[in-house]
Amino acid sequence: MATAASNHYNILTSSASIVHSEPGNMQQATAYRDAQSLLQSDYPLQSNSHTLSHAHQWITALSHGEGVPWSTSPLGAEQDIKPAVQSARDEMHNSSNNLQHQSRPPHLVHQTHGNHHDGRAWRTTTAAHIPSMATTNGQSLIYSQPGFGVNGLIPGSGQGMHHHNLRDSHDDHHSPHLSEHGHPPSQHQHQHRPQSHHDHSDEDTPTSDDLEQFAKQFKQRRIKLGFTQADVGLALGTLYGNVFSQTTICRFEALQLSFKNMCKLKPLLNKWLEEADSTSGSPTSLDKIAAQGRKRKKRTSIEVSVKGALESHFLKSPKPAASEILGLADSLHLEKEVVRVWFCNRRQKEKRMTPPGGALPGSEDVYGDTPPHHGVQTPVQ
DNA sequence: ATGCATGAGAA
DNA sequence: TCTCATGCATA
Repeated sequence: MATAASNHYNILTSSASIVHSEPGNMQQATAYRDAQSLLQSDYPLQSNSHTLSHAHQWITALSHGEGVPWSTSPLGAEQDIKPAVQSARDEMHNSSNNLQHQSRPPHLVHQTHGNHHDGRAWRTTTAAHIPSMATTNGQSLIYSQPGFGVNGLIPGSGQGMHHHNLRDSHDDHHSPHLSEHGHPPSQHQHQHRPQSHHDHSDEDTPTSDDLEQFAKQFKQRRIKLGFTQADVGLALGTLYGNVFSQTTICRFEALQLSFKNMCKLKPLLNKWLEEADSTSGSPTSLDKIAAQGRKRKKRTSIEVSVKGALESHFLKSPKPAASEILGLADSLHLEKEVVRVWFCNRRQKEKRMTPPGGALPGSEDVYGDTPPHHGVQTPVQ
């Protein structure tokens, strides 16, 4: 397996003899969304009948979301180097943007050990409703603001001219325009999961269906408008100060983020959408943020066979103890850190809205939390 | 589109 | 140390 330079990362990533031999994973991934219900991804999962409507924990996760650190979010410019100077900006975010209706549920169901059942099946087969706002633009009630420099909106190209960067200066915020409905700011007492709410798309806590639907629609509009996922990410930065990568936008569209995260991003993207199609045609700019300046460890490529081994262990113990990790790392000839991270990522994956495979009924709460998640969902694209 | 990684915050 | 949000790098 050849990892990159071992211990000390910071060195130039150069020399790594990565032998990665990943088969066609690329498609495999895509596949699992479609076929997830059929086959459990590639690993030897215990056969089981996927429990489809099970408890999910997104909400769970959502619950403890009081201290959501978005404020701490990296400002676009410095992805790895987080300065500690975001205070001013943070506040502004919080006050003006994010928190608009992001009050979260007070109760917490805790995701970590304890209860996780919030019996909510995310995504109850939503056949196909891309209702209301669909492609029509009846949705955009744009509150066109004159002085609202829409910066990051320029399809494709991007870089044009930049002018005011209103990351910090956005004077006002706008009135609540939240999509289609008026929206009562907060009406959440402690609803565990916004299940069958009504069809409000956003506001407090959208349902999984809402999110799915929004994501779908979002993607559609985005494409129609000629923006790439990366464009959107940058635009969010110019518009609201929070830059996101192509990765994040992609994951949002594919519902591969945690429920909580989806909820957090939705309002931003929604707003972008409105701006985007309201100002479609106007010039904009992109301040390309030249990130970088950090040495990142070269990505370790884990061989398939090794992955299989890891997966097996994961099924047995999703949360291996340090010693266990060490042993594993040792036997697999990987760095301990790599193994540790692998498990972390694996667990995270388990928590996404669109899980890779079916959950295993039997091994659900192995770790005390982690509910199964399943979600059969419509293929994204 | 996704795998491995980083880092802040919470345990 | 784990979780969680996020992204570089890569397939």
